[in-house]
Amino acid sequence: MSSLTARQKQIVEHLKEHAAAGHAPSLRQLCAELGLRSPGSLHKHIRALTVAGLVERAPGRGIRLTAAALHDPDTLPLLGRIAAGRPIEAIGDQRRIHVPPELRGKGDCYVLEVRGDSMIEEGILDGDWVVVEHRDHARNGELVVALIDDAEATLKRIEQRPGAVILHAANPAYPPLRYEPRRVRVQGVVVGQMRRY
Amino acid sequence: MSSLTARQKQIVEHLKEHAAAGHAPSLRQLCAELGLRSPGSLHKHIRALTVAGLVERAPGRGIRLTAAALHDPDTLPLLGRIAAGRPIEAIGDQRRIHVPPELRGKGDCYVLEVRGDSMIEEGILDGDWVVVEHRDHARNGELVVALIDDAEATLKRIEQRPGAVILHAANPAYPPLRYEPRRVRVQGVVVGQMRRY
DNA sequence: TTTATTGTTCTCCTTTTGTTCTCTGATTTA
DNA sequence: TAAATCAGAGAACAAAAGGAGAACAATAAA
Repeated sequence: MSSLTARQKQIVEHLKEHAAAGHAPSLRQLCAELGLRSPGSLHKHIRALTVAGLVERAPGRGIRLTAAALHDPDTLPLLGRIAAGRPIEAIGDQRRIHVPPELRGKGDCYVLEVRGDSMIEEGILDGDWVVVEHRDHARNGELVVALIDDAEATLKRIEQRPGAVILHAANPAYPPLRYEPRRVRVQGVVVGQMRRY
Repeated sequence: MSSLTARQKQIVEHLKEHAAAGHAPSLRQLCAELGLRSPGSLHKHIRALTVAGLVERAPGRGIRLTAAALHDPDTLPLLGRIAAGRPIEAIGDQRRIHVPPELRGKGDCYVLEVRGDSMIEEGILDGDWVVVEHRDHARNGELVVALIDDAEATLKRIEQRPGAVILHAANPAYPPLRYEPRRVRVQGVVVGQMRRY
């Protein structure tokens, strides 16, 4: 999106209005609305936007933006990958994932991809997506994305006591981990989870 | 629904009004209402909508939309609850659940709510939703909804051999269950899973 | 039976749409 | 200054969509 020309950005913005109304204009219709006189000129821009993944085409079906370009309100950004004991690994291309409203929290949410089997006791497997509500504090018993010593990320149930934060694994066979409160920073609370087979 | 012509969308919208009133208009009646003069022209559109699965025809019974066309295409029906060792319990009111396209199969899909902790080894917990693609056969290794002796439902990985069907639990500590093929009926294949916290 | 209605198929036509091409000018970059 | 990039005009063409009208078989109604 950042490496678009001014004209291309303008076209994307204009197409958003059409998308909001549920329309998919034709080349010549767009030409008229943008003040162009040649469909050939516009076609070059549309082709550029298509290879950039912002526009979807189907022959005879007009021009429509992809979910990625729309910032489709049904989607959330896939921010990165989380593996226990490591920092959250950011993802470059910023894919967006469809998340049903049933799995969304009230506030600002994003999606993390889980790496490794360390959360298996929580029923969260390698490759799963977790939907995280961005928060800096949690209620006891919630499943949180926690950052320990600003270095290790983990997905655990939290118990906050005066003078200590305890992170529980789901499996009672594993002992809970006890930290000083200032070492643990809550990044968000897991409000949903999805898996593809 | 997204790759329809403008005309086709208009026709679907118009048919929704008829559906609400319980009518199923004939071709010529629709022609008049849409301002067309030839039933042949309209027939082309209706045929396109039929192959798209939005329109049902029965000879002499007029034109009516399918259930798929009347529902929100982003949702799937919540058919019932599944608990290991019991028949699938149907749900009366037929709620529909938003299911992201990433979690959907190609064919006909529905959602089941999982009851109990019997699938916990698969990372499927009590209360989870599984997205199931309706199929009557599966490939080895797939996670299937299987009906045993037409009575017990279960969610297991399937292995089909000549003369035997083996259902594996994820936990190797539990022995796989071996059945005669005719006792096991595949109802569908799990293609996705969702959880709310 | 006759009559009307309905669904279907066919050919012909017009309009719309997407695409490619060349040419021109402006702006930026090396 | 020369080259590259962006933007646009205009012409031309192929494909697709949309529609008209005629014709015909099957069915339902009179």
